Amino acid sequence: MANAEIDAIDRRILAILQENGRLSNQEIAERVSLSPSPCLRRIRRLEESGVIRGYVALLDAQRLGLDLLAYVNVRLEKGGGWALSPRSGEATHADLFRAAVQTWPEVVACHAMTGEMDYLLRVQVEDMAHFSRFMQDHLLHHPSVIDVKTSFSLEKIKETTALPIS
Amino acid sequence: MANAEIDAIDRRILAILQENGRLSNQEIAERVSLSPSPCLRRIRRLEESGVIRGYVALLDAQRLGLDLLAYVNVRLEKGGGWALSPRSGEATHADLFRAAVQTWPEVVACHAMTGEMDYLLRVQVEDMAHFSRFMQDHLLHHPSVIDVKTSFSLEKIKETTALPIS
DNA sequence: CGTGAAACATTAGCGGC
DNA sequence: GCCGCTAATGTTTCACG
Repeated sequence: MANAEIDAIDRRILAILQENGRLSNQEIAERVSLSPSPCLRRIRRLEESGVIRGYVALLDAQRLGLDLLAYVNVRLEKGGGWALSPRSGEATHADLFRAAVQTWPEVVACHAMTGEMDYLLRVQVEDMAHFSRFMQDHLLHHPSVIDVKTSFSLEKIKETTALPIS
Repeated sequence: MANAEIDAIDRRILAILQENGRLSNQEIAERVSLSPSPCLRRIRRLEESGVIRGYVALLDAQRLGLDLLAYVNVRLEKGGGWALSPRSGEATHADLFRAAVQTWPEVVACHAMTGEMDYLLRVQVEDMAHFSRFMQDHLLHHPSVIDVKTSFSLEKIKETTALPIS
């Protein structure tokens, strides 16, 4: 669990794995000029220390009928939301909103942001009808939400899960 | 290559793989109540049809020293950029900008967007000093860029590569 | 860090529903 | 067409030098 140092070979292993997470250990070992055993030990260490968060398959949203990607800026009420949940004296508007976000599957990402708006949501849905329903039924209906500003993605210019580790 | 239909079992396989891309075929087969052979055949078909775009390892940005995440809205000059590359009579400002984006490793995502601004960039860097350098040396220096508006991520509320396929 | 052997997973071919 | 069995191949993983 202790965060051991990450040397140049570790970096190369990470760079390979974040492009192709299914290469065999043998293949990776070869590319970084190591034999399979020490290579696997490094990978396991990186996994257990949390540098490697996990392995996933990336799917094609359009081929699954998810043709609409929206970025939604959200501004919240300031202060606590006590009027809404009188018994939980601790719950703020932010707490309520964050909990709600976790339950909405359309929201694939949400960040608290600097600037005029408080949150930036990435929303992935089938089409405009579904987006409209999501806004009406969930986002605009949420008692903590004051204001929203939406932009839609016209074209994906670049999109990678690989971090810049050179 | 022909887009065969995606049935309920395919969906379950996809849902499993986009959460954990390293489960063995045996394990997946068991979870969807199939024997390994047809399960593997389905997975291969999904890979070859492009529904599964690939497999990657997800890394922890903070543990790699990438502590700053910014979303940068960019507005471009309208019209062609002929003055800049007199020989390529076809290159517009948009073309030039998109090509440049591909060469900047800090930009992990870029979408053409509706609304006041033309592009939304997701920029991942070590710290504010690096961000400042990126802006000065690349983004603000680019001849097609008119205006930028940046917001910084204060906190990651939710972040998943898994698409909502229920 | 490297070697070797056991355990495990993937994969292709064939028969049956 | 799609499923499931079996057998061969390749890979991961561990103990040890």
